[in-house]
Amino acid sequence: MSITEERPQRADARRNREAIVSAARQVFARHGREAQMDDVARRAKVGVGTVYRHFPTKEALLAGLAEDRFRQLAEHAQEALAIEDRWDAFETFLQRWASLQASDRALSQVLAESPNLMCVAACERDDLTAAMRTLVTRAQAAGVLRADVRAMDVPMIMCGLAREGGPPGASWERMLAIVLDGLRAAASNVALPD
Amino acid sequence: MSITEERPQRADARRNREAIVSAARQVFARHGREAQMDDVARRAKVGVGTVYRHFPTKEALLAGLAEDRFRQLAEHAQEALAIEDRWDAFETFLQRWASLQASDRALSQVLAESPNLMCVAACERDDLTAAMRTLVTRAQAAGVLRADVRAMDVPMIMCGLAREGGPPGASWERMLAIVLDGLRAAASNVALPD
DNA sequence: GACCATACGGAATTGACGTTCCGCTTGTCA
DNA sequence: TGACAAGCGGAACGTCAATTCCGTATGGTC
Repeated sequence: MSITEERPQRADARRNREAIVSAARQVFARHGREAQMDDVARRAKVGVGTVYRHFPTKEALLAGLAEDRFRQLAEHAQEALAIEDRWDAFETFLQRWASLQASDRALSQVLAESPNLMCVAACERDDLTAAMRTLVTRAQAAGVLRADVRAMDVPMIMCGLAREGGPPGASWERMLAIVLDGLRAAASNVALPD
Repeated sequence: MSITEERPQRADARRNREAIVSAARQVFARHGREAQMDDVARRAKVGVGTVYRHFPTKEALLAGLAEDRFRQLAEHAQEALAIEDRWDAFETFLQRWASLQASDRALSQVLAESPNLMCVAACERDDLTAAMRTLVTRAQAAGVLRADVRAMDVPMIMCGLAREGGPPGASWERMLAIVLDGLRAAASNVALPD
């Protein structure tokens, strides 16, 4: 398995790869997965061939970026875990997640189009899953989060947020605030189906 | 402007048009906007050319179907207006809307990808807009709906629902239940931003 | 039943993109 | 500084799906 020897790359190659990743981040964040490989290449000031030398397919490039995002998510979850107040911890995590999505159209699209990709990703990053689970159960134990939400409801909820280009005045902040109120433990809560 | 004289169509043309619309409904509902014109033609037992005789572009065909859906939405809103209990009226409308979306992948996609198309559509159907507004203000007057939601939050909310192919056990019903609890007037509500 | 405008079918065209290929360039190392 | 592998650019290619075109078929009308 350790046959994947890291042969030293040429300096320009390393530089280009970085430029490509950075360009891809921008382009896909702005235009979503519709963005074209040529756009990425142009922004990176590189030929398309070079992009393909570093990432065998568009899918691979997107996957690389997605992986980054999930890593970030996992970090945010970790940080939230350190927050004393349990509701606050939970809320902060959702807030960060939402704002991450709001800033990256490709991410929202991926999540919106196939939320179960989220599941796959989550499985591969069990640090993320574990952290979410802890955030949820802790908040529930403290009686601040309704008892009938499940950790895996969280990704589902987030999929529905941060839709780009909504009607004027429609912001994910409002939507999130509503959802958070729905998640808070309250006497008026109606039991969730299923 | 009344130059749009309705010349009587040939019988087979009328029959075909109907077949095309019906086929399109099925195909787009199942496969979303990715579905191909050839699929529509095949299911309608008609050549592609015929599809294009009736609808100049794929976009036009989709728009026709969307219009239908919005008409249905408006009807549902009308019916909800007749419900005595004001919370019930509001909830019923959202429920129907969500289930409509759940049954039509193309509809969800359209709403998810460009919620502001929703706005345009809503403007053209001011019966829908008006009904939504009434449902909201009535429920607020009765003190059962939080006072800081706006009528136009409703479409935004619905855009986030009915995502197809979610993680196992993730249903729009759960999501809707959470949102509804968040919309209910309650002492624990945190004021919405904006 | 003959005529012809209307309508049809589906092969061909077009355009958009992802991906490949190959001759040229440039780091790296002796 | 010269050799050469690693890396590059971007034109060319292949595919896939929307759209067009045109020869043929058919409903309506006399």
